[in-house]
Amino acid sequence: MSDPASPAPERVRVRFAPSPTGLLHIGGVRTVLFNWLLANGQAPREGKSGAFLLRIEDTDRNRYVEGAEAGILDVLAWFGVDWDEGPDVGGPHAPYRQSERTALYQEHAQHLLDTGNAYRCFCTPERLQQVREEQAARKEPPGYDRFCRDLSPEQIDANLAAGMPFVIRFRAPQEGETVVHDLLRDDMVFQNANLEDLVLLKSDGYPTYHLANVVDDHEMEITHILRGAEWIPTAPLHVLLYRASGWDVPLFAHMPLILAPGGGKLSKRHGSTSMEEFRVQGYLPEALMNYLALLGWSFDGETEIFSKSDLLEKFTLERVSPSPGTFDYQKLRWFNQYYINHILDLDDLTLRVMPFVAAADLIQPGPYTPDHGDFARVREATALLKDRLETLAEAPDLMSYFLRDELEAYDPALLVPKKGTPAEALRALEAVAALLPEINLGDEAAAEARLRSLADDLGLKAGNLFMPIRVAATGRTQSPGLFETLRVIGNARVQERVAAALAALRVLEAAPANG
RNA sequence: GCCCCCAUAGUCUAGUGGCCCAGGACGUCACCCUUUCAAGGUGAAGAUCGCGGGUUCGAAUCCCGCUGGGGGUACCA
Repeated sequence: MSDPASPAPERVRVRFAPSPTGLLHIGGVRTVLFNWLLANGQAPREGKSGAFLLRIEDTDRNRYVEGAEAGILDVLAWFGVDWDEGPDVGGPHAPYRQSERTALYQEHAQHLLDTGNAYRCFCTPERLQQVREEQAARKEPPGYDRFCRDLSPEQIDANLAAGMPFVIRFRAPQEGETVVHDLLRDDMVFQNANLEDLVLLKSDGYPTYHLANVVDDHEMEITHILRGAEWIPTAPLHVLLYRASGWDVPLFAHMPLILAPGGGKLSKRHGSTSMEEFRVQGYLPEALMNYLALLGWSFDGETEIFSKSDLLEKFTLERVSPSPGTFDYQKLRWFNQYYINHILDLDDLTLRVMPFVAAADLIQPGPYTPDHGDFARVREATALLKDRLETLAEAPDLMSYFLRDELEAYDPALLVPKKGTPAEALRALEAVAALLPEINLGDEAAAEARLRSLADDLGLKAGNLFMPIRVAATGRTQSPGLFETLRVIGNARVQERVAAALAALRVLEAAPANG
């Protein structure tokens, strides 16, 4: 008895329902994205009204983490999605925090009790544990043995009178089958004999996910449930709960799981797993959104770059794949690099780089606007370095020789080109030092002409003159083009740095060569 | 163990019976550009479409079995 393909609803109401137990997992963010795109992109395109709401599922007081909710909302806003209803903005179905809705769940649990769809279970956690152990010893599948399913009214009254704590369990059918229609997978058939009598209301009066979720999705008029595939096994119970309550069953679409590179769950061991971590590591929300959209969804198999508005224009739930995907950190880095180098304009990129270089004390702290005193300097450095920035967090290291007056200590041996000698490098840099006061580094072409002819005069290959200069000016063997680099560092600092390099080189040359 | 989901190159994917001895992207390799490193350009390698049976004139595409991977099996979500 599959649900007759319900007529396409005129409105699409979807939700993301995180529990405030810590940081927001990257997989959750992908679910948010697809929900948001369905409500704000596909639905309007199909002439339906769309709404995306946020609901906080804080029914587990043991795992509740102070501040987690605020963190989740904050990082979602940073990511670039918004919500029409939620704990912070309110809405017609407030409150949007389950801990503030417990009366509603208790009421409904009572209703299920009254209609015979649920029963009180007085089993202690200890007994439950013991049952599981015995089942394991007998190699039987674990599960509640339904000990309290058919207690007599007298027994129940006696237990109640004795003040025994209890939970309320769902009375799941034990025969027949339940079909869950999934928008990505079609019908999934479950034998009711395998179903469990789930706990609906805990002994502390709080609901479990199963109850709260079904009650709220109904109350909040949710039309499409987009959630992680880890919920597939309990989906038939949810369907049964809707039916037992006499409610319409929403449409389900279980998003494919995101796996770790080696297989299994994505965990710290493989790298970052939370949105907050990617944020501090300097990933752009645009790149994250683009990468995440393509993990499980595709447009034509060819197009790779999608802006937020492209996604709004092109996303369709039907093109989400049901098969799990592996999270590829390398490809995320590529997207990030691509957005930094080719998509963001320079002013925008500069503004995003600033907090990172400020955190490394390379510039004054914010606010970060084009009026910030260091904006122009950072902008110049960014212009030269953007093609090698994979994440914003790399900026402080890459830019330090532009933004700081003093060079960090470096090995003077680097001043000597690979096939050259210290004496040669010394001679070259001495000539450079002598020439520098006459060169206007602001004119790259002229500076290049002067230094190239100097190389000729010295009988050196250009590279063997340029490398010592590069190292003297930056302390590194790798930098952007030499002449643009010198231009941005400026004549005065270049001269100081060359003088310092000369001194170091003299010490090096005087020292006994030992390989 | 039991239940369920999934299955195209190392990874993300296109492909819905013939246009596919399989297309795009990341990664890898080579070359070009070049003052270094990147970026960029060009090109290459890499998939018996997990395996075995069917159905069909014809299958990556449909069906069955197997195998593999993953998820669930809490008074957590």
